[in-house]
Amino acid sequence: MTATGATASVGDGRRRGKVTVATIARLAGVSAPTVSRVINGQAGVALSTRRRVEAVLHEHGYQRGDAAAQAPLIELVFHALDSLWALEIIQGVEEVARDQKLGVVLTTMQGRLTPGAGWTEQVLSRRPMGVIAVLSDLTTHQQAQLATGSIPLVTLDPTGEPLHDTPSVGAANYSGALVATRHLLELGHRRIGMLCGNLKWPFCRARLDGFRAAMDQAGVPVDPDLVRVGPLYVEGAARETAALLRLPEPPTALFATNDLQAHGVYEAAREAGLRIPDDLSVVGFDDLPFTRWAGPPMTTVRQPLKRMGTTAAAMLVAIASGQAPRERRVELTTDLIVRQSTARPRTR
Amino acid sequence: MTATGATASVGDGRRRGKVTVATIARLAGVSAPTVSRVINGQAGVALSTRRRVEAVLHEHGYQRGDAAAQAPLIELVFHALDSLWALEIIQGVEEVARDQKLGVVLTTMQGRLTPGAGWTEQVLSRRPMGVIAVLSDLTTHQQAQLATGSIPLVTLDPTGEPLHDTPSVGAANYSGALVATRHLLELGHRRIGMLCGNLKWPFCRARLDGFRAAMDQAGVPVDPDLVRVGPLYVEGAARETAALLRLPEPPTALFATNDLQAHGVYEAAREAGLRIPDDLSVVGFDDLPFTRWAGPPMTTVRQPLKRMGTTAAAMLVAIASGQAPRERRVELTTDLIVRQSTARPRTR
DNA sequence: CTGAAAGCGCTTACAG
DNA sequence: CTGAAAGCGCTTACAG
Repeated sequence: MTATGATASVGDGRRRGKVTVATIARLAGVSAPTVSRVINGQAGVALSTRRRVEAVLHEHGYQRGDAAAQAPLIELVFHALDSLWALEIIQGVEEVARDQKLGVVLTTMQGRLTPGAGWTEQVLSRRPMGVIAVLSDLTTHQQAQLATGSIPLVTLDPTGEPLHDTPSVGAANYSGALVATRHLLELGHRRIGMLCGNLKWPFCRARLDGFRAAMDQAGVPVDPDLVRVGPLYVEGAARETAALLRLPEPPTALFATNDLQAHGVYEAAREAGLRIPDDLSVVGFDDLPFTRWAGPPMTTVRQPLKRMGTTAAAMLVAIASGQAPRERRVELTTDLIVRQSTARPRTR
Repeated sequence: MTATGATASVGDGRRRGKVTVATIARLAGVSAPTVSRVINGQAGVALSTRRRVEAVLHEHGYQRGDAAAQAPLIELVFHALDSLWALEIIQGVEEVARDQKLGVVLTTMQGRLTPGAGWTEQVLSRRPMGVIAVLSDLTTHQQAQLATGSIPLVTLDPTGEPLHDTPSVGAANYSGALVATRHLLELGHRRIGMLCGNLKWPFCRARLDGFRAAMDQAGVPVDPDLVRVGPLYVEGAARETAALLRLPEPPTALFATNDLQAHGVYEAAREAGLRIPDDLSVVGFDDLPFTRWAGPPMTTVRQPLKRMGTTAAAMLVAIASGQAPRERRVELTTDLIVRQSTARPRTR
């Protein structure tokens, strides 16, 4: 093995030393059909065999010797497709895809954080130019499978632990939250609550931290009772808000982790007979289109969602064409959009 | 040649063309190596031979056959990706695709009604199982190209003239509009206006016709001044509504062709200092999620958008697997959802 | 789960 | 300039 390994690696400075399925098979001590099955993600290969073959494939930088090695496709994977949020990101990716004459294959994971079992196999058999995972992560094994297929990965608002080597795109969540909270403080609010999302998600964590930083800097203590964690949807946020409003000393302002939650605040306020912004100020996050038409129009932090999509797609195209990504992590700026859901607190 | 030609076409009930170098060679009366040389632009082919081979290649849309004959893909083409409307349809298509282990390739046309020049070529080279066109149409030539590639087409809310043979899916637009208008009539409204979309689109036309039918049946004349045609977005509808409200005898109720327009009505009412439903009743169409959280929650006609997506995808799968579609046109039912944007007209 | 054998589509090397 | 034959790399169908 040392001898053949040496021979193979000597030649591969530039010329992709014609590593064929047969070569890999020989080196891994299996037959060509087995290697073929591993490459195409077909079932029916023992896990240990698959691992061994993958290792050899990866080590020798196997490239399909056929033509048609790569399909002009971008894989776009979404945690869920449940808000305009997703639509704007898709538009961004579509824009780059159109320019580059690439097709976009869209997959939703129905709220799961990791693609299902069959997904990687499908992707490998499609041989796309690359994968963009939005608000979702791949398992280590799935990442390894993509790597063996030489399929690059870019994440957008990754969920779990930041992946060591995976380039990612996001927005300036921390500073957006900071500016939003300062806005409420400047209006004179002191009892400010926050509706958080799941804190294992870095973007949720960053928004909470930005909120806390602004409060600390202003010397206003954060009342732990006013910080609630819940799902990023309208209904749950409405329930949390209702609970907050029943407190002996309810908040005069709330900062929500996204616009959907902020809508839940609207709903709870309406049901409690409170008026926004007179009785309660609210700031959202995202600036989805309908925030402009809410009653009253919502003050929110704008995230350049479409541009996040184009950025991720452009990074992917660059990586796929052999360029090293300029940065591992790109954060696009956020802006506070002041509309009519925030005002000075009612003087008591 | 007649004999071989017949043999080829007889067998292809299920298996599609699979035009290989060998096929082209046979049809052009040359050998496979010669075709190979033409394809790869190699020298050493007589000009006349080259021309002949090129003609056959082009005529049969030759694609490199190394890859599989048909890719497990559904092409989903959208007129535009600008509303939750699109997202729900995508979810439906995704659901069927997931079950069938198909990928979904999403294309947007940026508001154009017909895919651009390069689109058909890309689709042909992807060899998908079929195409779903939403709120958009293909040119006759594009349809012919798909037909040559044996790629079936299903339309969802088709735009131009209903295509002779193209199966399509839609909602019960006429009866939905009828029921919505009756609801307003039953509340006591007589000066009812309607915001229309472009009437060359069958679904817009059907909603206007349903409105008229309900008015006629109730013996209430339609005032032509109260029927406005405009884009299906918030802003335009707000302008139209503002104009209607400035009329000497303004409407007491409006029926909008979609929820986005109805939101425009909300906006115009707010700016005119009118309250919904006290001063003006509004009914939308679609029942997008945010209508529930509007201020006040919107009365609207529910379209089963997700189910429209699954229905279109299921039709496509059936057709692709060789079944004749049970019906050419499927219309799913619509339901009036009464919330709080409609009330009796103010007595004067 | 695995491989020997057959097969596929394309290309190359050679003979005429 | 052209084709029969051999070859290449990968995949499929089958047997164990």
